[in-house]
Amino acid sequence: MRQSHLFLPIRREPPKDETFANAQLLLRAGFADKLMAGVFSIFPAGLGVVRNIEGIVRDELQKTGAVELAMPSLQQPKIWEETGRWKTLPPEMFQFKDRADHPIGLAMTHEEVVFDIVRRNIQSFRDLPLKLYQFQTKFRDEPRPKSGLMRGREFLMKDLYSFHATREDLEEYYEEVSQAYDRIFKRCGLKAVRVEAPGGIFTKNPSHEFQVVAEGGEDEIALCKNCDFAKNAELLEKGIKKCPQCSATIVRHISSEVGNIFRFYDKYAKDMNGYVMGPQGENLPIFLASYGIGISRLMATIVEVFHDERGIMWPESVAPFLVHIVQLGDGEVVKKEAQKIYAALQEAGLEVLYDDREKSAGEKFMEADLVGIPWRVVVSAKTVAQGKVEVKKRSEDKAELMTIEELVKRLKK
RNA sequence: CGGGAUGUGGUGUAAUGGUAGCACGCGGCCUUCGGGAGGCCGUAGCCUGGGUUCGAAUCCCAGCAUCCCGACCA
Repeated sequence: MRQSHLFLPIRREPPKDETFANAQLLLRAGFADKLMAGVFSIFPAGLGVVRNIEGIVRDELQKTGAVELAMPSLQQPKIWEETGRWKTLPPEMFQFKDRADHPIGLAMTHEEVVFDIVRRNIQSFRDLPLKLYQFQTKFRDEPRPKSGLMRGREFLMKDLYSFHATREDLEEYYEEVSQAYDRIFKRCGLKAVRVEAPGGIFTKNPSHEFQVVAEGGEDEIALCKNCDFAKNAELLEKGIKKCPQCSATIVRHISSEVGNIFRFYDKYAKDMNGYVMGPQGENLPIFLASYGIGISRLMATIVEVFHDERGIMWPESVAPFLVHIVQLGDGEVVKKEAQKIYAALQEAGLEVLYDDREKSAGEKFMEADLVGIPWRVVVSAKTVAQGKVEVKKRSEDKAELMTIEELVKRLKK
């Protein structure tokens, strides 16, 4: 991608209203734009990150046997009334009327819809287990959207729902997804810990959330300095300072909830009359569990964790591009060489952003640091004279001169 | 929903109740070209509506918007 073609509007200064690193940097670097409180556009580079995160999530969920589908955001009260949530969800659920004066709700989650789909489309325990997920925009009329992209009224979410013939099968899959989540967050470069969640309005069964220590987060977790003890600080007994497992010091950290998983067991089967035929011809309740990952919040969390005073430092796994070619000067020789390298890297199957714009060197370097692509390759009169390019990692200070062949080799691994 | 703060060109900011200014950006021309380059010319603004006043960006009221703290939070 030539930078002159990419819509990457970079701002010199952070928007005055944004105080959180994720919002300041994503808006400054041209990854996102705010329309109103808690509602953001994702620009091309940001969408590249989103797609990469989705790719990781998709990959790991497919390994568990889950399949992707797409469900509607517009929903009618009928199914929501079966669980009573049409009345209990507002004001957080957006509800309005269509032109025929029929009430409509904007989906903030999909348990009802997905359960309805499944109960109408399977008849036998042989059709179970079934694992369905989607990536979708969710709508929640939050009392206070805040912290940049961390808590929005409209946001991207991956929601997975699993259906089982038995409680044991559900438990087993619940743990399997939990491990998939561990791998997902790890692949995104994050250290997530699974903790028990404080009770929500949707289930009384213990649910779990995945928390990442990050400055812009809205939660607080207590971590043991020594062992793997981790707990949501809300659930920590007051005044506790020593780890219950090893009596080492407990430290509280601001954290971001990037995922959560819930077991509903047969609640939905009962509420929504969802049964299948069992092996003895009996009626078996369909057991349900659900699993969410806030994709846009995950992106924001990654920025909170991976940035310095100069800008973002994307982990390679989610970076919108792997390499940033920075062409200095617009002399014909340099231009030709930069284009040659651009072509060579693309040929090698690498994601490349080529800064072909006519700007001063200093400005290009500042912007490259802000945008945060993992590898920077400088092409200038100097490098051309030596028959090499200058290669530098965003996360390191030292630069290295190498040939194009060496560069490709380095990036390929 | 309670509390606090703030609304001035595209962005960031100034202006005792008395001519809206600066920087960056953007457009043009020229010189530059390895860490936000320089010169010249140009471009663009007081959140909305009331009120006070000879006169309001400035004071008052209402509304709208954004942010922060809290409450809330699949």
